[in-house]
Amino acid sequence: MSSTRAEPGLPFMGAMLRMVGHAMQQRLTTWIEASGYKDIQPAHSAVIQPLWQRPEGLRLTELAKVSRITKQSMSALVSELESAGYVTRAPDANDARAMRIRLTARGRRYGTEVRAFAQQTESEWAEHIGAQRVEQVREALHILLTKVLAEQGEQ
Amino acid sequence: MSSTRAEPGLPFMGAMLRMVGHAMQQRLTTWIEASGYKDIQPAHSAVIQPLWQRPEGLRLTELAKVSRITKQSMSALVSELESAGYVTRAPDANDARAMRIRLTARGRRYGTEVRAFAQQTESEWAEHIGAQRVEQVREALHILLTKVLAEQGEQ
DNA sequence: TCTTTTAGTTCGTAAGACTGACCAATATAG
DNA sequence: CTATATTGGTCAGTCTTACGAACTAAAAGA
Repeated sequence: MSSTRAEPGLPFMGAMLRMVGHAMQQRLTTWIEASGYKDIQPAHSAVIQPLWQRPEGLRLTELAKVSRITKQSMSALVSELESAGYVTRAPDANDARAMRIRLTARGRRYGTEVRAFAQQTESEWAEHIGAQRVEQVREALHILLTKVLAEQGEQ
Repeated sequence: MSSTRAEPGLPFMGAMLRMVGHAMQQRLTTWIEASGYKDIQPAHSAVIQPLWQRPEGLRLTELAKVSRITKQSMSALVSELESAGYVTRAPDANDARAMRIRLTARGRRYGTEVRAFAQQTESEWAEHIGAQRVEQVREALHILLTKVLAEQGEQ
């Protein structure tokens, strides 16, 4: 029966997840600056990515839910991207309270580039840990997000 | 040849890493409050964990390096924990510039509890994604941190 | 119709981390 | 053995990302 706890000295997953996430964010910051997107920040991915190939757009609350942040935070991110011309905020035809957020041409262009960067990063990782292991991690994270950590934040 | 890019719609690993890390942090915050550690915050793990079972202590710079934050940030964390009585800062006998950071009895007590919490969390995850996959993820993250993301932040 | 829920906004605040500038002690090169 | 470079830490200021409370307006339900 091997325990779930690894050899002593190996940090817990929680700690490693945070560190890798943090490192990734720095990497993204560097790339964004190098690419000349002066008005974009890593956090804006929480808006850009879910809108990818969704011409009909998403509501603010939907965006907040999939990106797992509060609607207040999402509202701020969207406002920034709106001023900078990456997304539009238009009233929803079916619900006068709601707003539909959509990518502009500029937003799609940025999306294309940042996704290429993300994909390239994953390929690099695959060189080190193997494509198979990348896939395992991806699946594991996805299950954790949808099944295990789903209830968290639901009210 | 299966591509490293998963089915369209599955978020990139970077995004998922950040979300899982974020969810973990919230979970930890909740636990810390429930456990009555009023003067502790999730970020303090970056100090407590590396000091675990190191009676000789570590230097501030070493701590900063293993936790991958700047020495300034680490200095602030240590100061907070010092005031609250979880660690001590003592001049290093071999180097008059350096400080050795050590856990106090209180720090060790907290360490024991938070590690138990972390371990329990991993066990929960193992129930959902399987102990084997937990191990795979742990290994993958460790390799990423030591091999792939190591150069980042060096200097 | 009255009440509750849902969608979003505004305002204020906190956590966590970074950069730049600096001092003091130790190594290293001539 | 001095002059210089490097290393260990601190101080001060700032930025990014996020949260909560309180509120308005529209929609749904009883």
